[in-house]
Amino acid sequence: MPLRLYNTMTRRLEEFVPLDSTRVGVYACGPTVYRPPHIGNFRTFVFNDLLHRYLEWKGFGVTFVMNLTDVEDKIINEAAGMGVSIGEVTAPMADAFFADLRTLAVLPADLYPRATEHIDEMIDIIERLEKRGHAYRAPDGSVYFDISSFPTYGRLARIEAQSIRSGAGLSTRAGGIDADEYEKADARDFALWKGVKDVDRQVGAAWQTPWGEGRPGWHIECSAMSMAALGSTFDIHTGGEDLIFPHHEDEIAQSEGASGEPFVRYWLHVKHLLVNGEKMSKSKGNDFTIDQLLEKGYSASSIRYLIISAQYRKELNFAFDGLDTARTAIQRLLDFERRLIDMPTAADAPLSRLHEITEHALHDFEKAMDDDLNTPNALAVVFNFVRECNAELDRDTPTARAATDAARDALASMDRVLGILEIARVERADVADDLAVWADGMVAERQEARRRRDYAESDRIRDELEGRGIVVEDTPQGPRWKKA
RNA sequence: GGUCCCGUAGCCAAGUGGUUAGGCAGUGGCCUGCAAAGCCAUCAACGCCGGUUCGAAUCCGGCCGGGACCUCCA
Repeated sequence: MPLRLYNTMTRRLEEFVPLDSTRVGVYACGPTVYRPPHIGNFRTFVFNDLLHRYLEWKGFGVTFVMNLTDVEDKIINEAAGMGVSIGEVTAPMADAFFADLRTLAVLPADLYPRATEHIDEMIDIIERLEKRGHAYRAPDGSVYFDISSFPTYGRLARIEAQSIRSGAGLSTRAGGIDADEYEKADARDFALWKGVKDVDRQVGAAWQTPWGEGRPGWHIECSAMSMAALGSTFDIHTGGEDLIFPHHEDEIAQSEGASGEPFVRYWLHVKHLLVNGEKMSKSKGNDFTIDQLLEKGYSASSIRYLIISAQYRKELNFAFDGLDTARTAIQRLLDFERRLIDMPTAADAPLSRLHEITEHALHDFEKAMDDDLNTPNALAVVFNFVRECNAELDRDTPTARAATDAARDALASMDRVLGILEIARVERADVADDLAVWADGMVAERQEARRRRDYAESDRIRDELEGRGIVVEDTPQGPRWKKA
């Protein structure tokens, strides 16, 4: 079955046909490492991960690249304010970013290029742009891209170059280092390179170039790093919806202007999330970090579940009660998985309908994901699968081991894309040794009480266990306990 | 002003021309010593007004409401 993706360039669902199926190139716009990433960022990064995982699940070889922006206005401001170099600002933020990725079970990218490590490639692109008549130098040492030299400018964002509001926001900002307070021939042109200012030197954000000292424009880094890693034409480029314009529009102009070849084949953009029904913003204080959510007692699996519970191009309201319901839903999956493991089986039992149910589930799952990564539908497939299997297991005991194994494999296979259970399993197993030993003992005591038909005592023990977050379940295979 | 998206049951969220989406919550039942887990049943829906159609949540028009982007926020 073909994978279909919504391409921002054409505003249509398109069948994904890579240049080379053994090496699908994906470039994801990563974080600007100047403050801890928030939950909004992670909608985008989890989406990237879903794409990464699903491409591999489909059997493609994938080269996944995500950049780190480590030189940029806000970073320079921050460093200047603290009296340190930009590296001292970005290093801890990059560490925090990677830690959060691990928490959310985001697969590592193959490459995490950083802007400051690709200055040479940027210089090369700018020189080529100059040679090809797309760039010009300003008296202050800046280099600008000449939009009038690139007729298709505006194609991605669907804007006429002429209609871009000239001078919007220019020269009106307070503060001395705003990037666009430079001399351009046309207000709509954008900076490829910015002539050096004192503050740049102070924080170590100045590099020598053939046209003088300075620092990169915002967009050039992604052109340089993506083409360096994936070639001048590659398959997929992703980012948050805010990046469509100007960032990605400018990337196209720079990259194609320099290479003379088509840049990206499929542009994928993630819609911004809402937090508790409101636009996320620093001023509202709802730009939660992963750590803040964990401190509030929410689990990483719940966070990831909530993020994938809406399709990536649709509005997603990241609300706390959504995290609570996510937790309950995940418990259901974990309980099901455990049931499959504990289920008594017999080698000579007849093959039940489990096989059929399992095959259908995998087929439907792929169909859902093929439809532009429709994760809500994919989750519906998983839950239907769980219900149908449970119903089958309720009436069919024992079951053939091959059938329960196949069901387990299918669940694991779907989770190789969704990445929920792999986190949740660890969370549930995270019980202190002494608590586990105590729980085992109490459960045994309770069994003894039940044997004596001393139900007052057995119920008392169950309450005591619950008081410490342990839930007891009496199954046909005996009592079991789990972390609530 | 320009570009675009969305309004689905108590909440979240798929569907996008005709057949139960799914999760969470609720109700009744089975199971259980009682529970839990599970299963079965059940409740409840397509913002409003028109139009197209044999048939519309799904297409078209209008209205109301919400939201995004338009020079550095994923």
